[in-house]
Amino acid sequence: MSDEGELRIGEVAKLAGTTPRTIRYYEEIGLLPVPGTRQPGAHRTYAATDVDRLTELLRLKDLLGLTLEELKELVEAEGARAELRREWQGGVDDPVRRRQILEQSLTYIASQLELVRRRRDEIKKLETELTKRRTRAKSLLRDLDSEPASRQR
Amino acid sequence: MSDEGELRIGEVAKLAGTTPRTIRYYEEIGLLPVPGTRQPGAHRTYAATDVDRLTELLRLKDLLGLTLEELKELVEAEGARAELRREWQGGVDDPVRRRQILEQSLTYIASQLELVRRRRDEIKKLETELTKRRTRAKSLLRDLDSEPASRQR
DNA sequence: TTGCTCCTCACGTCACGTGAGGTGGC
DNA sequence: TTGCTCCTCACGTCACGTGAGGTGGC
Repeated sequence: MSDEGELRIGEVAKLAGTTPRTIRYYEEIGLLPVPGTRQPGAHRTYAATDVDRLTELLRLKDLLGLTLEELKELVEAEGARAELRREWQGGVDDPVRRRQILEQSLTYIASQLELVRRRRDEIKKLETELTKRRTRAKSLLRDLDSEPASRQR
Repeated sequence: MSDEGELRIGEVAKLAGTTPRTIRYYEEIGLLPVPGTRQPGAHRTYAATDVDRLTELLRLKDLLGLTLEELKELVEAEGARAELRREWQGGVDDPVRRRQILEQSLTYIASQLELVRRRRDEIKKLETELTKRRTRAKSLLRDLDSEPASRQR
């Protein structure tokens, strides 16, 4: 479903920081759309937007620790959105329709934001704990410096 | 290597938020120590400290997205540290030794902190992008409200 | 024509999940 | 004794990795 077939699978993979095998696998399980119509055995071709999409998917999966099944659900909620965007960019006159599209977007963004913030909080908690441990260790080291021969427990 | 055998594998798993199978697997690949000496076929027994350790491992793996091999490396660097801690709590008189222990700890903590902060930055970047998108969508919605019949592109 | 990347099976691997059949402690 | 959890194989699964053998475009 690429707009223009400019890129090959290896280039897409490199740009998105993954491998051709992963792209084929994602296509196989329906996470990525089948690129255009092609003869069996012929090369897959992609557009720049496909790279963006894949990059985004990998990022969400990696940072949020989602399974491909969860990622698929998230993306299906967005599937509508992607189509709406195209519609949007085609120029939508009806304000009711415009409002629908925007509200869909907001819902999608909100669900992602919730996942991201949950992760952010967990990470921050871990960071805080580590810095505390570091502070403690450093303080003990300073004690050793200032009272080189004494002991305290 | 548990101090006291108070807990069984199922209890440990539940407390750490995982499954017995995972604990056995971690033991199998050498990520967790073999708990005490036991007859083949006998139950594994664990202490409360084992729960803490496992919880910590799962947290690092999950939040940082480490493979078990990477986790093992991180932990081996800490393996020394765990032993040092016991030594420490046993009461170390030699200030040179105390310094060694503390510096080991600091190195270990520093390496973890670096990983955590890298993740934190990626998450924050993602969060920022999402909030920006949300702001844009909200602003477009407001435009629809204030100018219900007009169009701007 | 020579490389290079691509293609499709298909088996391998990592990190477990999930029964199958049996034993052990409140 | 009855449940419950435990045990050890061992095969299944998810998300790819990795050749094996062959075809296609600069």
